[in-house]
Amino acid sequence: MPELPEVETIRRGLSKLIVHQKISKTTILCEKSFVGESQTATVTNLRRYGKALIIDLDNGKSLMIHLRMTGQLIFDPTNRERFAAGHPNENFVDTLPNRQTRVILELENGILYFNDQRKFGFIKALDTKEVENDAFIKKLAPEPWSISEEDFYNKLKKHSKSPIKATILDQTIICGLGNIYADETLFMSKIHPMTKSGEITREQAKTIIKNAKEVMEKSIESGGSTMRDYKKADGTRGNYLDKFVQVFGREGKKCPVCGAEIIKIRVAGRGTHICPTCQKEPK
DNA sequence: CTAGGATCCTGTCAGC
DNA sequence: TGCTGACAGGATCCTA
Repeated sequence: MPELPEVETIRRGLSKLIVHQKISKTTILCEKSFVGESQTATVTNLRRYGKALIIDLDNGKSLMIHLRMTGQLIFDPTNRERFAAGHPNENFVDTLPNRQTRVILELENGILYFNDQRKFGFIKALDTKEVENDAFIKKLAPEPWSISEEDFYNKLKKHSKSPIKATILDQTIICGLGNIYADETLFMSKIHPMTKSGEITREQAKTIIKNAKEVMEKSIESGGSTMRDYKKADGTRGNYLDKFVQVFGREGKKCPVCGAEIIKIRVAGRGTHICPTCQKEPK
């Protein structure tokens, strides 16, 4: 799914479109995709905690949205170009609703579709004052921009037997990274993903934080994964990852740093992309 | 307590 | 063509 940069891209894009707009009707096409009571109220603000998006309403309620692996938010304004972001696939440009549409929110100025192929994502209605007490939100660690090097290093020591990739994917240790940015961060840091977290030095911990910020900032600046990148002007399909990715999904291609062949391995149950020359295997 | 694997679900792709 | 298993930008649950 969308990782932190994609959710931030959605937050920025949707903010311009739906703040001050009233949700007049909610259609739930898949029960498990919507938790709690549907709301009829006006959007006041959009916030983000790691990969979770919060839509605050003027009736004391909020909609918490987690896209997980395949979630997307697609806003079809009346008389304007569509804004689509999240997991990039044909739904961005498809006629909606379609069979992957799970929830439809009708606003004054357009329709917001929540599409989710695998149904792992959800929209959850809760009291605005309870957002920060939500079990998931509450245990999130700080994002790379605010985490302290000391805090991060100590957590690595606590999970010393786990491979570093598994550790940085854990949102209660450092928040925001997913499979793509974890691979990119470790590549930039020249650290093999199988390295035991306990073997990571203070200097390396600092480097990981710095590179996580750098790659995610670059992604946010490039506009994340939206319809604009997905559908090129000539009608062909683009890949927004090309704008900043160095190893993810590039197995068989050359490492941009040393020219060696990038390989794909399996770490912590996830497909993992490395340069075997730049990222030395731990002993 | 941590670590690792299975699990939720739909769809696509490689291999036979 | 049809079948099978592997895998997928996430997080939780279960077991050892």
